[in-house]
Amino acid sequence: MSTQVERPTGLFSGDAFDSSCPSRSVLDHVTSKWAVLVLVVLSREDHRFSALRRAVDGISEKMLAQTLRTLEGDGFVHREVAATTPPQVSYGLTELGRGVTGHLAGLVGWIEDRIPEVLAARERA
Amino acid sequence: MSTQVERPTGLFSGDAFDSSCPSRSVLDHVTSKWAVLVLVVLSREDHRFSALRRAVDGISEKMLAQTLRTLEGDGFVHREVAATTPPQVSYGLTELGRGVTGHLAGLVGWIEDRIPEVLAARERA
DNA sequence: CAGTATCCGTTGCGATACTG
DNA sequence: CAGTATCGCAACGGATACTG
Repeated sequence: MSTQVERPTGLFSGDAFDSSCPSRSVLDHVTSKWAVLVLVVLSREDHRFSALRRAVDGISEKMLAQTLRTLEGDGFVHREVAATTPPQVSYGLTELGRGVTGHLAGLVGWIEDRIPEVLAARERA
Repeated sequence: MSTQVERPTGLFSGDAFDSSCPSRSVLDHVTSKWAVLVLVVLSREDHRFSALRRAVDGISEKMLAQTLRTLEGDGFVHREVAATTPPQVSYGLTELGRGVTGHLAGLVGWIEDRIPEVLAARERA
């Protein structure tokens, strides 16, 4: 029992958050470059593929498709196909998806608020 | 004025969050593979370089150094050198860093809680 | 201890083209 | 519209070696 904890409580080394833990992969999926933006956009309302592509500035079709499949695989995004011609596919958040996205939206909002301070820090650096 | 909003309120396309906006780069830095983990570890207590390396399972020296420099550049992490021999360098969060990390920790905690549900979704997929 | 530098395989990701 | 397939470069990131 050292007073200085060299070995943390157990989340990041040798326990729940070590590199082999599934939490890591979920975290990676959810915080990936595009997933954050896609999730936050979807939290506002369901979107069709093309609308999503336009809403997330700069994303390619390939990355959008890939991101959506990953998110769907983890149960965050729900895909719904309407049997019309031409077929309309719409994406939305699942209950689980709304959960993560709540945290993500908080993060994104915070960053927007504090951008000036970060920019100021960059000046100094 | 369409009832279906094709053009979102303005955060993700043509406004604050478009691809050229600095918010994007801050978001990318903060949500990068290792930054999330480093920040959450630092939120518990200050760490020396080696302790940090041990606490974040799987990180290489290179990526730890690189992550710390980026985070320091954005004003989230504070580096302190003690003039001893051998020199001891310790890293901690700045006020700004504690702000983002609050959101990050919430996200990480949520994921840990809900891992079973995500795993179940993966089974089905 | 606290890093930096170099090498180099792996992956991310955009561009382009094609399908139902 | 809603994707999939293939290519190819650039960045990511690990291993190793070297420095103050």
